[in-house]
Amino acid sequence: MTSPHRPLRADATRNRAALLAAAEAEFTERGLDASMADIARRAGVAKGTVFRHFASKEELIAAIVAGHFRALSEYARALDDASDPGGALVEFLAEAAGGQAHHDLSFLQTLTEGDSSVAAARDQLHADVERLVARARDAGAVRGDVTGTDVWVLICAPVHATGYVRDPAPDLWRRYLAIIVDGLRPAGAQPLPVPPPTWP
Amino acid sequence: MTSPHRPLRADATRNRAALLAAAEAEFTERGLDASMADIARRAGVAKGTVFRHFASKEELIAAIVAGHFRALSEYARALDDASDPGGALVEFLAEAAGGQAHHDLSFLQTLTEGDSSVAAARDQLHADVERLVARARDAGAVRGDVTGTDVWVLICAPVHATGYVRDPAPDLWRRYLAIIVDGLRPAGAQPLPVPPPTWP
DNA sequence: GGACAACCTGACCGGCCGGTCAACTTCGCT
DNA sequence: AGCGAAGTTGACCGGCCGGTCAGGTTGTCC
Repeated sequence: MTSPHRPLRADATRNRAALLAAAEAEFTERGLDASMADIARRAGVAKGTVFRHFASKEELIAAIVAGHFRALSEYARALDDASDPGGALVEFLAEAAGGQAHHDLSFLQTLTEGDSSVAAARDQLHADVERLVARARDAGAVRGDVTGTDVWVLICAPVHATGYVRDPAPDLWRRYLAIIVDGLRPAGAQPLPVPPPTWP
Repeated sequence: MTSPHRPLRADATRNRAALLAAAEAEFTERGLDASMADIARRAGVAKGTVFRHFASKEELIAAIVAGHFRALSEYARALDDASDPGGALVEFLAEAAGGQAHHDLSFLQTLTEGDSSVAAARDQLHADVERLVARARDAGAVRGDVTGTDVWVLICAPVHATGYVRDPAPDLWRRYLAIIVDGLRPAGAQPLPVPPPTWP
């Protein structure tokens, strides 16, 4: 978590939040090449302030990614006591995709493999997904040969698919989520040709 | 096509081919940030030569992308007289994914939307996919509510999915292709919640 | 209200990258 | 063989980007 080594000053907390929001917006608009200077400008602070809060661009990205992982993790856990495990899994996937449809930051994920706080948040989220999938599988809503990691790697697929059409409808990702979910169901499933990947 | 305005000199043809190969390799390894200087070095030529053959980095990328589109297009057309339309579609998707698994250049695609020769090759390939899907649908191998464009946008999904696991088996994409293909089949299909996108 | 630490600022730096160009080399043709 | 055109070279340029830091500012606590 964010180590409360010393409580931040009031303006520092404000600036940090503004920076994270600005960075998120800038990264979604300009991609990985969004510059620290632009992020600072958008947050209404000087360039130096960015580097006071985040020692490097990588660290800023890591903070964003870890934040998203943690938020999704919380959402997943809230679904733990759902009465319909199959529906819960789909609802989780929809939440994940819905967030990406608004701010697709999946391309930042690979850049932060080294960061330990990201790794922790990621592993936690993966465990949450694994649990959702296990319940859905036990309930017969998901085919038996599909693992949590399989679902994990497919999370971004619906939104990425929409990236290949011009001016996609804002909820087009639901169409591809539906297709993939149908592929995860037991009905009409053909045997899978390759063993599942191990985690990590 | 490549306009034969004047026949290229022998060394020029060699260099052009070397440059395309080097660029492809460099882009797969370093991503979009691969530098023109590195590409030149890898091809064994000077930097200026790159810009003689391709006026800008964008143009080089466009040449690569268009080349891949055309190669896939040819493959798709060779499948036109297959006796099993469902199998033909899957075979095409496997060829596309197999190529990407070796050299994933899908991230270059969005950068070349403006280029007219890329647009032509892309539209041609899309038409080919549409035809493969139509036949598979008529044969009952693909659900009725799925369009060619749906399949088009899902082409990259199997390979992209493998990008989220460490050291994926080289043919892991086959697993996710199988899942998606199962989602495209009529068996157990649930109605899709959103209308398909129009092309383009 | 004063004093100190935390924080912010913005000019500055080195490095890299896409792109240019005048001088030189090589191909291809007769 | 020799000549002109096509091709190649590599030093060079302007611009941008991540990152630094000395000095000014502001929150906070007594």
